[in-house]
Amino acid sequence: MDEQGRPYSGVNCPIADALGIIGDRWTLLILRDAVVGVTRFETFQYRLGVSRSVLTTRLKHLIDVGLLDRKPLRDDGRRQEYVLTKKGQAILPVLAALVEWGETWMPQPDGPRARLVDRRSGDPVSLHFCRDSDSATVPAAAVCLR
Amino acid sequence: MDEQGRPYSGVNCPIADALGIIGDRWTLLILRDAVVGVTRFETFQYRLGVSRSVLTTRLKHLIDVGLLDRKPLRDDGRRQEYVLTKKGQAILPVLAALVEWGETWMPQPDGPRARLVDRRSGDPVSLHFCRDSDSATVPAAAVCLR
DNA sequence: GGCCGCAAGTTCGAAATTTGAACTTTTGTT
DNA sequence: AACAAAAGTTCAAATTTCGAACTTGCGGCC
Repeated sequence: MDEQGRPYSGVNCPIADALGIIGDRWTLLILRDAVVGVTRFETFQYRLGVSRSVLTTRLKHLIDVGLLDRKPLRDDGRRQEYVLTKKGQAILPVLAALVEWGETWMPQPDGPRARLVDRRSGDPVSLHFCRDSDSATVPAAAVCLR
Repeated sequence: MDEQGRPYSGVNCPIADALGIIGDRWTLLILRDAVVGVTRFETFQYRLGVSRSVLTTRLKHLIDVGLLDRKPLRDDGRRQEYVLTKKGQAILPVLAALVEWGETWMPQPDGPRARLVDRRSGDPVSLHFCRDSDSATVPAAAVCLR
């Protein structure tokens, strides 16, 4: 009953903090669906195939930690609407990095299944490391994590 | 006994593929340690506090899927060395996105605990979405996932 | 060689988590 | 009122993780 059961005792780092919230088998997939516009319990459940009890727990946790808001729909009190908060939307780069890694290193024969585009123009975009001082692109191989 | 037990049946997307490999409670933390230079079993175990059996399973899986190589150390046959492959190194943007999200949305009072720097200059770097056509930076809010 | 110690990995019972499927509740529709 | 849909709960069975002790292989040392 300890909410998500993921204290990572003894690990003190922002990655561990983040994984404490989104580092279980389902949460990132829930967020992925939320990012592409899913808002309803039944839709998450159908698309992911996760058990209802786990989905309930995960959604509740995401609300508790401020990544989702839940609102009953005005015009139909039976339905709930789960929508991303700013904090939840900010997870997009994580999803983007996973998409790029997945497409690069586990490509499917049928071609890319997901892509990142500029909402306005529809132009494809991708993630890059940029030097803060002058915005120049830095190759990933030249970046190190401290 | 189905290796990692994470087929995400019915989900077909590169994020799910990626999470099938790195989407459990420990694997990304193992990779984080590997990225900062940890190479030995005992060091991973001590730093993470994960159980030895789980660590063994995860390392084996990471080798099977090509993110790590294992080599017995030349000069001491008792020791193994776990080193990232290209595919494993390519996980850096995922870690970087997690670091940025964690530092931004779950900051610690003591200030930042991790940062990304250009290995040469030591200048801080960060992740940005860039339009492929002209390399212009695109704000995350204007990026959508399809 | 024989003895000691370390790194890596295995084993196994107990505890925690996830699953699947049925069931309950609340609200809208006809 | 009868029926249906959406969200959520319950609970037993299956799976996973933990913890701690145990095994194995190799090197150092006398």
